[in-house]
Amino acid sequence: MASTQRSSSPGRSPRNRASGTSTRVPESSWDPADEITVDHSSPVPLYYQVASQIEAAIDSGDLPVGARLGNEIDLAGSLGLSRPTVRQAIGSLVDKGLVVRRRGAGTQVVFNRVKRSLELSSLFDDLAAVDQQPTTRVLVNEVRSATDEMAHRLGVAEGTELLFLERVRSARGEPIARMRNYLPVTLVQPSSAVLEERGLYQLLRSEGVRLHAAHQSIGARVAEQADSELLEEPVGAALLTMDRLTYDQAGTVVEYGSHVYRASRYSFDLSLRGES
Amino acid sequence: MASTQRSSSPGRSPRNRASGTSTRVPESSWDPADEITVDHSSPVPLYYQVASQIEAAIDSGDLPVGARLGNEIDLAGSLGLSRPTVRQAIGSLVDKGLVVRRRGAGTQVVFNRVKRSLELSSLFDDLAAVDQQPTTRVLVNEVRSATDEMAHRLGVAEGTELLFLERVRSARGEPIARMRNYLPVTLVQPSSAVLEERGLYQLLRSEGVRLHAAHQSIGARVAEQADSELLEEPVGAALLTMDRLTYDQAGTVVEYGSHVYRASRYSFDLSLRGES
DNA sequence: GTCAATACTTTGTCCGGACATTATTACTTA
DNA sequence: TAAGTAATAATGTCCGGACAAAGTATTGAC
Repeated sequence: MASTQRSSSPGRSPRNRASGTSTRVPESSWDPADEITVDHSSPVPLYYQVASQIEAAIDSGDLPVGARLGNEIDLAGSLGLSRPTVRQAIGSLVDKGLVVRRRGAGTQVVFNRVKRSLELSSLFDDLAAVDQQPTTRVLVNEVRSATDEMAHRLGVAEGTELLFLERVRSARGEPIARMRNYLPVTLVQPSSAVLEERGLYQLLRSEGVRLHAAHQSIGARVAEQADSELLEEPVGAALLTMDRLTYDQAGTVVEYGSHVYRASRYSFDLSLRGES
Repeated sequence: MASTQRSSSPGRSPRNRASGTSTRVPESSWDPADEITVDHSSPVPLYYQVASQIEAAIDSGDLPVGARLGNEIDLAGSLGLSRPTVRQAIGSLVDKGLVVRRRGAGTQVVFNRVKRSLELSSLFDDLAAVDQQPTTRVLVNEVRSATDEMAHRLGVAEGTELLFLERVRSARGEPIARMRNYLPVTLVQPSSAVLEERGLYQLLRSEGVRLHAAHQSIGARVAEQADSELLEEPVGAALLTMDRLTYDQAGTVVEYGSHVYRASRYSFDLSLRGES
C-alpha cells in the first residue's frame, strides 16, 4: 500500500516471542465457539464467515500476536463444520500473512495488521483512506489515436483511439503527483467534473471492470521545469516515477499509467511475503 | 522483482483475446495425460508435481495465453488423481496469477510469465539471475550496540549488540547500490571475504533462517557528496531509497536494511494481483 | 432472423474419513 | 542430572462423493 509522507517508524510492533527459555505466552484461551458463529442459511461461504471473524478477532486484539488458534479438528467440531472447511478458512489467513501454520506445533498469529500487500488501489483511495482530503485537477481529458509506442504497450492496433488523461492530484491542498493515463475508449469516457470527484480506479470498478493484475516499475528522476511548476517543487528536486500496466481478468490491458510523485511528500510502502 | 536497468518494454504480451465477435482461439488441444506424469512414490506432493508441470508448460509456450486447461474432473480422471488434488494444484497457480478460473467457463492461462510478485530476494540474487556479474565491496563489517532508534526498529533492547554492514554492490563492474544492514549478532557473523562472494539473504538462508515477510518503503532523494563518491554519480543525481524490515516465521525481526540505488541504473519492477 | 427459455458444462463449496510427517512433551535410562 | 527414546499433538496430503451457482450453448417460439 502506498502512503503519504515518508514512513518514519516502519517497525513499532511489540514483540513478545517465546523462545529459548520457556517464556510462556499468557495463552488467554480464546474460545472460538464463544466468538465465532456461522450462518448456514447465509449465501456467504462458511469458510469465509469463519475467516473474516478470526481476522476481526486479530484486528481487535482478542487474538494478540503469538496467540495460538485451537487445532483444526477441535475448531471444526465446536463450530459444527468439517475440517476441510475450517482449514480453508485458516488457509486464506495464511495467504494474507496473518497467521503461520507449523505442523505439530499449531497455528499462530504473526502480525496483527499486515498492510495488505500493496493492493491494486489508486492514489485517490489511499489518500481518502487516511483522511488526506484528495483533490484532482484535470489538465487534459481527450481522445487521441494510439502512437506506435502506446499501441505496443497496450496491446492494441496502431491508431486505435485511446482516452488520454493528465491530472494533478493533491492532498490537503498540496500537490502530490502528476498522473498520465491511457485507456481504451470503450471502457469509460468520464467528464472532467466526474474525474475531479472520484479516482480512476473507483470509476472503472463502478463500470464493472474487474482489475486483476498489474506490472509496475518504480524509479526516480529529478524535477525539470515543467514538473516544477505543476508540483510546486524546485527544479532538481527528487521525484518518484511509477509506470503501471493494469490488466483485467481476461488478461487484457485496461490502463497504462505514467505518474510522477514528489519524493518529499510521498513514498511507496509495501509488504511482501516470502517463499514457503 | 527488481531488475537492473529501467524496464524499457513492460508490455509486449501478444494479445489474442476472444471478445465481442466470436474470434475463436486455436484451442490446440493440449492433452494433459501426454504431458503430465505423477510419481506416487516420490516424497514431493502430488498436487505440487501437477502444478509445476503445468507451470512449465505455460513457460514453454505449450500452453499459450488464453489456452484452456481441461476441466478438473476429467483432468483428475486422466491423471489417476482425485479432484481435490487437481484442484489444489490449479489453486496454487491461481494464487500465482498464472491462470484464472471462472465457473461454467473453465480455467484459462492469463500470463505466460508473471514476474513473481516481488519475491523476498536480495539484490545479489536478482543480479546473478540475469547474469549481471554482481560483486560486493565491504566498507564496514563490525558489531555495534544498538542506538535508541535501531533498538526500536528491530524490536530489541537498547544497547543490544547488532552486526552493522555497509557494502557497495556493483554489476558488471559498475556500482549500483550502497547498502546498510543491521541484524542481530546471534544469527550470522560472516567474514568480509564471505560477504564479497555471496548475498546476505543467501547467507541467512544457508544458516537456516526462514525469511517470511518484509515491510518496505521506497522513496527518492538526490545524491550528496558521499553518495557521489561511492556510486560514481554526480551530486544532485536522482537516487532511489529502499528501507526494509525483514521478519522470520515467528514474526521476529531478522534484518533492517537501508539502501540507496542509482536511479539511472536501477528500478523496482513488481507485479501485483488484485482483489477477487 | 432475433430473442428468450432451457439444458449442459464447469467451477465453488462442503462433507467425512484416512494416513503421513513433523514438533513438542514426557518418560526412561545411563 | 542429562541425554536419548517413545508417545502425543497438530498440520500436510489425499481420497471419494455431493450439491449449488454461474456461465455457455442449444433449442424453441414468435
